[in-house]
Amino acid sequence: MQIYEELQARGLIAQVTDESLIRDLVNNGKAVFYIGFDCTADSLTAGHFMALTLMKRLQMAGNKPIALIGGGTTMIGDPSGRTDMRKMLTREDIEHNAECFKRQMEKFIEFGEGKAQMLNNADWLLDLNYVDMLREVGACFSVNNMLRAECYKQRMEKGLSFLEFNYMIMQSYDFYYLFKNHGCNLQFGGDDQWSNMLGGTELIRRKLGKDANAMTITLLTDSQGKKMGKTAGNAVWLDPNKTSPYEFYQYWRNVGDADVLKCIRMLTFLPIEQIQEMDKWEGSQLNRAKEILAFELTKLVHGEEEAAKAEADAKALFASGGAGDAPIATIAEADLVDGGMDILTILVKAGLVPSKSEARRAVEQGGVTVEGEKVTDIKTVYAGETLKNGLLVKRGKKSFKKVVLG
RNA sequence: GGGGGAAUUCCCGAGCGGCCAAAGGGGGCAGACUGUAAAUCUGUUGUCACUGACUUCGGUGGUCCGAAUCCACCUUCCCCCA
Repeated sequence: MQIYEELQARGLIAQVTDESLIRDLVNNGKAVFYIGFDCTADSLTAGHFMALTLMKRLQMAGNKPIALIGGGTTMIGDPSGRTDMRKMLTREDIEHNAECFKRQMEKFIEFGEGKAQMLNNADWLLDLNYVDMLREVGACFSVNNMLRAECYKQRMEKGLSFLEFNYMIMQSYDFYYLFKNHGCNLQFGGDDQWSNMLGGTELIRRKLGKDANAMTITLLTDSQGKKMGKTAGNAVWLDPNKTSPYEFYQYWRNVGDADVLKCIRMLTFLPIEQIQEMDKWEGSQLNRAKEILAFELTKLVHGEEEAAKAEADAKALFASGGAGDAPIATIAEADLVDGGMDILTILVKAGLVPSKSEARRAVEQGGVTVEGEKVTDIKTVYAGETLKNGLLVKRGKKSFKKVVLG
């Protein structure tokens, strides 16, 4: 099976400009393709991860990837798929984020001579002259068409600033620039980028009279159509300091039955044949599939060692009720009152709850366990002596910490 | 430039002088049931010294015994006309 067919089999391909042409380019290692990453935060997310795996898959098939960091486009902010305007970031923030992105990507994709390239569109976008730009590029765009573009539709009701309206032009210019200067003939991106990407192929056609192509990746959504890679509105980060390997593992360990196989297919590098075999699993057997998914992804992002650790911890906690290497929370001796500490304070200090009010509720609702014993009284106090040896504090089924005096 | 409307707690959205920490829904959290799933049911969802106190309803000032609610100015957004 060749790469294009594999991508299809994995359900990764959403839309393409010219199927047979792209198939030919990609299968024969002739594609020089780019994927853009706007640096809106200081870490990549699970959402970006799929784009990175795609890059890797294509690279393994002999194609040349260009990872484009959006130091310039982030100054504008992509309105696609958003109902409100993004927070404007300062130039310093963007540069910092770009630096973080760069470091994370390097762990995952090989850059260098003859390998993948990393570019930053700040290098050509930030110095553009407004009037020149309008004459050279602006003339090629029809406002009528732009307004019809899917990416602006939602915003036509809620309001779209002129700043954001220009995003499509910036992204199109990127493609044009890369086509001209780096021989980039293909652009990949999330399906929500489709209209922005078409803007680029159109600009290249108008300016250079040549054809460039675009292909979008299916967005990873759950069975209810919601974007995956988020918990309670927060992204699942690739940076271990923002989302610990354990939490990362747990996120995938907890996906719904209906979504496991889809995730395995789209995100892991397991052979298709093996995945097809797993496709027959049902019921509680899917739990095994979830373990595989969680392990594979944690391994890809954080390394085999961390993945094994996250798995062992999870097994220890859920299977036997004890905890292997529970994350440790240290409590300062100085915070003790009369040589002890009450359960509410412990919960807050351990970071298991954000406030004492929530700690109180958690205990009152029977959601707090210390060393396997349910805590029923919010006034329960633990002596400094007991804390010295460490106490396993659980809040709900899934969050727990080893609290140690130190 | 002219006219009209809007800003409420994580989100949507009620409230239009005291009975408002603010209805309802979504989401979150916890409990039951399970397979660390889904569905369902229950509780909970500003903070703290928790049967009480304190801080919240775009911002700043004001009226009033008392303001999310009234007034003035400011900010942002939407709609209509140009």
